[in-house]
Amino acid sequence: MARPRTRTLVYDAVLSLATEERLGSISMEGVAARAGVSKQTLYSTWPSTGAILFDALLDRSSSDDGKIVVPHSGDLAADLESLVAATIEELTDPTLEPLLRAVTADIQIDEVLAAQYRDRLLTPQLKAISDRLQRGAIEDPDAAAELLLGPILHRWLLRTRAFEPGWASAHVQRVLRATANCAVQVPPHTGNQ
Amino acid sequence: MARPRTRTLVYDAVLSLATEERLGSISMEGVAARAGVSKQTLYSTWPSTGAILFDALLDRSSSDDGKIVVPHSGDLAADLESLVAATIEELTDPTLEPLLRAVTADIQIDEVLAAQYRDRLLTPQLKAISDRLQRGAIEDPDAAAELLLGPILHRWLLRTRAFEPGWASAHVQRVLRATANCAVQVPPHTGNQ
Amino acid sequence: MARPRTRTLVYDAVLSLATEERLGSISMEGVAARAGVSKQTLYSTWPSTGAILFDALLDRSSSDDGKIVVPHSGDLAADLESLVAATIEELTDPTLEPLLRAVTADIQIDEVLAAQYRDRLLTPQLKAISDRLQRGAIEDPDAAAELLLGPILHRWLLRTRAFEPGWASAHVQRVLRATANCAVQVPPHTGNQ
Amino acid sequence: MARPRTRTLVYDAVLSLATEERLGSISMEGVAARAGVSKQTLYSTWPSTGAILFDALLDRSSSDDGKIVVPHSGDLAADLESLVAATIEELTDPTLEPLLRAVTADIQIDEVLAAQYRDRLLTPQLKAISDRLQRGAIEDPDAAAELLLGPILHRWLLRTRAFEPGWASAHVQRVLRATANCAVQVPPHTGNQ
DNA sequence: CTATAAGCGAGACGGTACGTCGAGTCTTAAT
DNA sequence: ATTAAGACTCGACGTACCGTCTCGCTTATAG
Repeated sequence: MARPRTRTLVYDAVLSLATEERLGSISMEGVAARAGVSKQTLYSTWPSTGAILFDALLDRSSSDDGKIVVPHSGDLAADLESLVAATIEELTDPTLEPLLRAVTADIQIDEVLAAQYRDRLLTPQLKAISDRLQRGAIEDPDAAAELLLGPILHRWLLRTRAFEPGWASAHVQRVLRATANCAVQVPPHTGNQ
Repeated sequence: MARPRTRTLVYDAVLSLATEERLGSISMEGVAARAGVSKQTLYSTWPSTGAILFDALLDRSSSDDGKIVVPHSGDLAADLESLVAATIEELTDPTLEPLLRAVTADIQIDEVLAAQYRDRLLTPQLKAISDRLQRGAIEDPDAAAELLLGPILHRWLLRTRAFEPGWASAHVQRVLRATANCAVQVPPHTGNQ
Repeated sequence: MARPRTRTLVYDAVLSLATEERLGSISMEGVAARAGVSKQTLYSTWPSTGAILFDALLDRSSSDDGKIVVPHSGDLAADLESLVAATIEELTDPTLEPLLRAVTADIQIDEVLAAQYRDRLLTPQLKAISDRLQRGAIEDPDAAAELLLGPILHRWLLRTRAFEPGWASAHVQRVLRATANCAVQVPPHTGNQ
Repeated sequence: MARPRTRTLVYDAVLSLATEERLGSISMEGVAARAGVSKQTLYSTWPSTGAILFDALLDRSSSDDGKIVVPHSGDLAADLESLVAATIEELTDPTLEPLLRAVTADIQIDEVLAAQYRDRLLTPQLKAISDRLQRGAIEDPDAAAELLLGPILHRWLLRTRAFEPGWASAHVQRVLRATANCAVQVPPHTGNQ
């Protein structure tokens, strides 16, 4: 509904606020003030701050630079490793982390937002990874994709542990071993190097 | 600080509200009213609704019935399967789910709460699983514990997919294959049935 | 800032409360509730109950009926007597007395309010009396005005004594004798009849 | 009820608070804290801060130094002038003024306190002045006493004007002229010098 | 050109909740 | 037996946002 010019102002406002402010404190009023836009204008397009954050995130990820693409060289393990690294990078990027956390918090509370988030960001992302795995002759690519992302998000969302250097590589090995034909694709497990 | 009698009233209040109300709408004022306790009493013990929820959760999980124990029969795979089943049960229990989601949302925003949650609930839980795995001759039990829980929470937190029947069993197989000595412990993977 | 409609609601509310309630118990919250107006609306226009009371008083006194005018017939003594009577009437009017006392109490505490009260109500009142006295050939009209009002407010504010019938007349005589050219204007004092 | 030791602590506390703090902010809690006494101890002796202030004032004025005595040399005008000067001194004493204002504010609201204040402080004071006047052959000494004090308190309570130097003397002249046998006691008024 | 309408800023408004302060009561423990 | 210490309920404080609303000011298309 809002004009492109207005949308840009709002996205910029909400992104800067998400970075500066304490995390729970993003408010419609604050966004309106920062964007130099009236509250009514906000409400005529978005029902909540969560919705604005989400749209801002979508806008960012549909622009060229904000995209995580699944690499496709010949080497499956190397591709997955670089994907994991890029994901971790994004999750811990000081600009993005607050945004992603805010949206994740909203998802717990707002089912509509959760559905949009799932359909427009998460499912495509899982699909892309799954496709890459299938082309790598992994037999159950969907499960493998979940095995790959699950532990990463477990650490990040529940804040149980930071990502140690070297972990990504070991993690990819484990995932491949879990779902590949054991004897052929990966050498038997000989301990955590 | 608060007297035991007061704590009980508050825990009951917050638990009942978490079940009845819309998720984001738990407020200090509401809890005080429901508990028949003054706001001042609440604030003198807890800084936020998140903290109350967390304590209520702890209180519940330290009572006999609320505990998830890692089973320890001889059969590792069976034990893990029943653990996974119990975890899923808990996460989707209509009484508990709103509570857990509310706390998870707060964790994204409140780092202090996140640290408490990690130290008093999550780390012990991971440790218990890890111990069971170690006794089952798994070589990297910590990583295996994460592989086990990660995908479960990925589905639950990001609401990507419901838990299909049969999934638990297949998931445990994959985790074991990922970290066990492949040839000996588990038969080679033969496809996603 | 507030719209005229809102102001009216607030003035009515505060006036009715001042009459009904115990005197110290007028609160912003109570006024808001009685006026059917939100607290924020009150605070956006008035900083305290004292300020509301004061504005309500001003509003009342600028309307036609609430005005004390200094009479100006030829007879100075008679004019002053009727002025004194009107003043006493006002101070002991069951509707006005609580209001005036509340404002006077606030004046002791709030210097800003005191300045407004002085400039917008008291000084004009003294000036009006002083003007009447000057036209009556009193040589020090300002001092005479103070001599006239001082004892009235001394009795009322410090609650030392009620106003006996007949006192007004004797009081006016004394004031005139104090400041008039003694021999000509007033007969020598011959005791308190 | 309270022990003398406690009373002293409380009086000191309330006097120091009345001087330091903003005027309306004296609270039972604050006094208790400052006096190092529990709230219960306060409540068992005084019903309000006003009552404490009042008792503290009484205590002070019954000690030797805090007393205003009406002087009694042969010269009535001189005696009254020095009395007026002493009164003004007291009312504007930076230590006393806040106390007196606080009590005066309370009097507007609390009738019980008003009665005590009247009977134990104001009436005796008026009586003492009236006595002095009577001995000076003033025919209506009560009225004269009110004429004397009224304008002083009018200025002070309503904050209409500061006390100019020279005013006390002129004021006393006017009061004497108002109530004395004009021809004998005072020269005719010849203008406001 | 104008008028008619839509988008918009500004901000008043009735609300709910915030987090804090103080009142006044009551219970517990120590002196 | 008096006191301190302080937990407790209650009510008000003053603030922040909520979501709705009305008011004018642009601006851009339709008469």
